Amino acid sequence: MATLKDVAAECGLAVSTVSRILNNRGYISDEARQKVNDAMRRLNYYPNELARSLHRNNSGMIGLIVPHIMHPFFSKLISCIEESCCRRGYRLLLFNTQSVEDKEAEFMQICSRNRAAGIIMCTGGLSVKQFKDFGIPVITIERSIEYGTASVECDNETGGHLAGELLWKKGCRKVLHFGSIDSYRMPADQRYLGFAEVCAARGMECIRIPSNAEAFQKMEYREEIESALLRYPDADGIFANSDVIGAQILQVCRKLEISVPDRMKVISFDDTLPAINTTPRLTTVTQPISEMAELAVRLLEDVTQGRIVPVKNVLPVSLTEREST
Amino acid sequence: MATLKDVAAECGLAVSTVSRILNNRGYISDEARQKVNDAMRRLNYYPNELARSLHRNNSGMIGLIVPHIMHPFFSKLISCIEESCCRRGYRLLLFNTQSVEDKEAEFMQICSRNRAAGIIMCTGGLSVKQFKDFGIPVITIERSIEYGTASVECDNETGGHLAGELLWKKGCRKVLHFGSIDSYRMPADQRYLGFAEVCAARGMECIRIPSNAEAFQKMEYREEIESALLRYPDADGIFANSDVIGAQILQVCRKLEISVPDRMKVISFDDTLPAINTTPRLTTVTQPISEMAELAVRLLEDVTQGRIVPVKNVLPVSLTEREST
DNA sequence: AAAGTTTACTCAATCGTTTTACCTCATAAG
DNA sequence: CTTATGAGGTAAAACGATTGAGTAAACTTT
Repeated sequence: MATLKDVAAECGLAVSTVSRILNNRGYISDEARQKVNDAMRRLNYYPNELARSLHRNNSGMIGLIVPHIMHPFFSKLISCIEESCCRRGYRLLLFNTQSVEDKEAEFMQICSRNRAAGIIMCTGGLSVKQFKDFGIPVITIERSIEYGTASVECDNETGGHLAGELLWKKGCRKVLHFGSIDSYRMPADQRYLGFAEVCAARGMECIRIPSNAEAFQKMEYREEIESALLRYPDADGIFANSDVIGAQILQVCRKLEISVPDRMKVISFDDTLPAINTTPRLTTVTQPISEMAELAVRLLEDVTQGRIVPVKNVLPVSLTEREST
Repeated sequence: MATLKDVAAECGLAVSTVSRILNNRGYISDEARQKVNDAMRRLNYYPNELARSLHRNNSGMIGLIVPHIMHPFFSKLISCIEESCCRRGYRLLLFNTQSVEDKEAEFMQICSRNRAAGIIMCTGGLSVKQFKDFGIPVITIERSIEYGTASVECDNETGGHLAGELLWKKGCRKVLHFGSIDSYRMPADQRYLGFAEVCAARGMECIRIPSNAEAFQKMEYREEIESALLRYPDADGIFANSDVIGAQILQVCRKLEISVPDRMKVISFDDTLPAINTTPRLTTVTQPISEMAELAVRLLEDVTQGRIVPVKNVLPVSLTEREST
């Protein structure tokens, strides 16, 4: 592949001149510019980004670390982040921890060694205490802040409120909550807290059915749903922490011949693909995923440029009513 | 951040010696090794991968170009490829064309400029004719070969056969096919061809309902499904090109009060999340996505190491019967 | 004891850019 | 006629690694 040196030789100028033309800085005569552009075209020259990155000590890549790729919430988040990166001229480096905590630090290392412009962490583990050590800004999404540069999350608590109020309004008196994971502490825990608050205020009986991390990783909640539904046959409403869980609740209800929404109201969280490809379609708390993604990337850009950014960023949620309530 | 030079200064050796220790090549005394390791620890040294990559003219990254990220087939494929990359020591650079053909070439450019170790293309466009020009091996997945280094696909035609045979065996006599996209030519087209073959052989009436690219991008097929179902009220079987379409077929059938599988048998393709989170769960042609991913990455590795690889790789599909047939 | 071999390092070039400092002309000002 | 001033350009030092060639000492051989 042609290098700057080749181009310089081809048109009888110095490498530095060619570089200057490439980057449009300093004084350049039209004649030189023309000659260089011609030569570049002729030699099919494209700059080596590795060399550039090395020089500026920044690869212009953003490392995205998620615990899951196939999960609809994360696949949507990844998609949105890719889009924001692309629009702002960053490249996306994707890592999946599969909830294995050790990988978290390992991937951050890789990003650091490759001089990533920033890291977006969506991982729930608590393992990495030394964010700052990597010398790279770290934005967390839906993860407790701790030592990151800034965090982005949705208003989980209000999401819980909205769900609780809707179930109450629809006449529920005994409700179940699915999908909190006890082994991690994360912003999503607030969903249950907000929900439970409303239940307490309204006098609605509320039962929390926690999931384990394995269920999340396998996206397989049916057994726990079924046993809960059998244990609480008089429950008349459910709030689930994700659409995946919501969809599986619908399946179990069909199986147990519990009609939704007549005998059981279901609200899920996220508003991703599964929420609209089921029958009935799921009422859900909509996370502004696209905005969260855009904000995360923008924060990274702002931090890089030395601007001061809010350390905690909470975006509003909304209720999207469909047919399951 | 500490550099090799710092380490060398810290322990009174030459940079090249330190480098040699880092890479375990040449003669090194235990004493020197010890000193260097201590110094590295003390200075918290980690090698700058940009510098390494520049030197070896290879960043060890694999560029993955897909037309969609949220689509369950692609999110699973991405997940599997990420895993294979990670296991083999590559990093994954993810790009989404959103089916915009121009982006294909642009992303390949970016990979090339960053000296990616290889590119995996899952894009359906026909725009990039100059694969070879980039000087990087290109593996295509489920895309017509043309000028790539090698291709990986599943046995789409047999998939079509299996679907046709099953519908026939289950007593269908008039079947619909959904989801082929006329504006692209791709291996997936063989699914319909295989299906139609069986239909012709068995004397089953077969109607092809093509989709447009926009439906794929938005994952929104309900309207076309509904109008087809209304137009062919006597159809008794459906073969769909993806689980997403399959799931939406179930929705439309519920809406039109066509019971599945009693009055209508449905088979989809892929075997991804939507196939098991619906009621009834979808009978589907299972693509060996994980194996396809692993193979693609391995091919890239083999090509890099100068080995000769098969230019076309077709992996077997299988039928997974669930409740929709 | 001379010659050869092995061990342990160092020097300097290289990868392909960017950037700083410096040089050489014109032209305009004094 | 000098002297600023600025346009247009060059040479060389970064950036942080790797690596082939070279060197000097310590061992073997014969």
